[in-house]
Amino acid sequence: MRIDDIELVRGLSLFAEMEQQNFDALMHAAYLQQFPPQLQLINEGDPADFLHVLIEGRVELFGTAKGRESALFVMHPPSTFILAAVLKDAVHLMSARTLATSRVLLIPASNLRQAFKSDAAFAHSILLDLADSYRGVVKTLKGQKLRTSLERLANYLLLQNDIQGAMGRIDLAIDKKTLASLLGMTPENLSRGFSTLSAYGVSVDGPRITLSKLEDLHQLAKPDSLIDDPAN
Amino acid sequence: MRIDDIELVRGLSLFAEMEQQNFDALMHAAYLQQFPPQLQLINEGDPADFLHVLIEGRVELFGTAKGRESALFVMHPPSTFILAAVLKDAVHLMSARTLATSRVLLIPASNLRQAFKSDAAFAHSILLDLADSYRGVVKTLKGQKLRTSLERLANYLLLQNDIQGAMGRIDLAIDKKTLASLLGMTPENLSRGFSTLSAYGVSVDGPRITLSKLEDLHQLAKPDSLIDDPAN
DNA sequence: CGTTTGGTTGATAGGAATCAACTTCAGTGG
DNA sequence: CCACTGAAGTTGATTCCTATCAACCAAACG
Repeated sequence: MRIDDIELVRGLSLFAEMEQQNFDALMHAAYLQQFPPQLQLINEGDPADFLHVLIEGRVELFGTAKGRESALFVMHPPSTFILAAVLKDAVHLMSARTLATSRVLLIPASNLRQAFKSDAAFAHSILLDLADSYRGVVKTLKGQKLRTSLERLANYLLLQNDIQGAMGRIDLAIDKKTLASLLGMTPENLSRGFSTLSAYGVSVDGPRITLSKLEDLHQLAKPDSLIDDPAN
Repeated sequence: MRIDDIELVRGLSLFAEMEQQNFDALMHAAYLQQFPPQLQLINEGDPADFLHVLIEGRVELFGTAKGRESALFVMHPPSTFILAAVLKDAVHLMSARTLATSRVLLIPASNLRQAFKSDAAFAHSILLDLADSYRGVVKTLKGQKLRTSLERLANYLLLQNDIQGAMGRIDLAIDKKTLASLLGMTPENLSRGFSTLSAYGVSVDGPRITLSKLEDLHQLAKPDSLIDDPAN
């Protein structure tokens, strides 16, 4: 494992407060692996053996049932995922696949649980991380139950705009099929959503999107800080 | 606070492992209050000042946006809610109201955070409780994105049947309007859902429901342990 | 009683999925 | 170099699911 990767991990809020010796032990037990795109890392229903830390790339968490599939979250580095399953020593509720070439740090569940027991600061960080995750799902659920798909799309664009520097220009980090699934719609519907939004200054050129009437788009989307604000 | 209430709280997995002295301190700082039905306990956006422990009654957690409202969870005693917001010292993402006369134990957030810092076993319990909550939301989200409303209804009935003794007879603990909202549908649609399910042996008499063709209902619902099984 | 509240039923409209065809474009291989 | 191929995305037509609007019913309650 490279020095700067270790520093990256160390910089994650989850690990930042940990005692050095515990951190070292954890890193010693961990594996850093690189995966090609579209590789399934996790199959829902399988036991959670490793905490995953996404160092580089992009990972989709998705759920399946009755032959259907839906994207639930898209993880961007650096971040951890499937923390809850590992802590509970339970099976995965979500599957995961890479969307791009990705480097993932795999920390054995037993080591994680041990570190968590012996390091109060680490336990505290885990708790905050999990609380953030929890609130993230709640926000997603609210968006899903309280908004139409067009509103979800509009809010997604506005949020991306903020994240990407509020220049009125954004690049979709994920392909449209995945975006559609993430927003709870079909690819066809997403496409129609974009054309509906052209009246609100949204123009699409492949993965490049420009927002020329932010006021109008705001008006339509009516962003809600309790759904869209990542700081909450 | 009555002795048996204290014992009830002590019996919650969240508090069971706590050191006695810390538990006593926490209980000493807490308030037990009784609320009438339909009283709003929490307004989303407000700061989370108290951890709520539902001792008796029924509480609905719901979200609002753009004038719409949707039930997200219905809490049954004994259970805690809004743990994440309290831990993070953040604002509430969900509102809460009583559905019935309810007794709720209110534990000041600062005391909770302090107890959590000084009691490792308690921290561990909190973590597991939060992990459970997290997985609960994920399951709800999966149900919402992967199922039709009729499937959600069918699975809800099957789950209630299991919980209530698998006698093929269940009592709705919440009124149909709230149930509709919880399942992500309108009251009208819920009513139609029930009549559609009559072909699957579901008959409704007010809050009393009988399931006479469990096989058929199963066939339709196709329960998924990664969505419906509370043990996961 | 009349009135309210919760629930049902019917008619209609709207949102979203599905099915199908077509375009574009990148990658492949002759 | 250029025809193939396949993936991604778009567009159109249609169906299906769900919400909305409206009327109605019945039990509950003052």
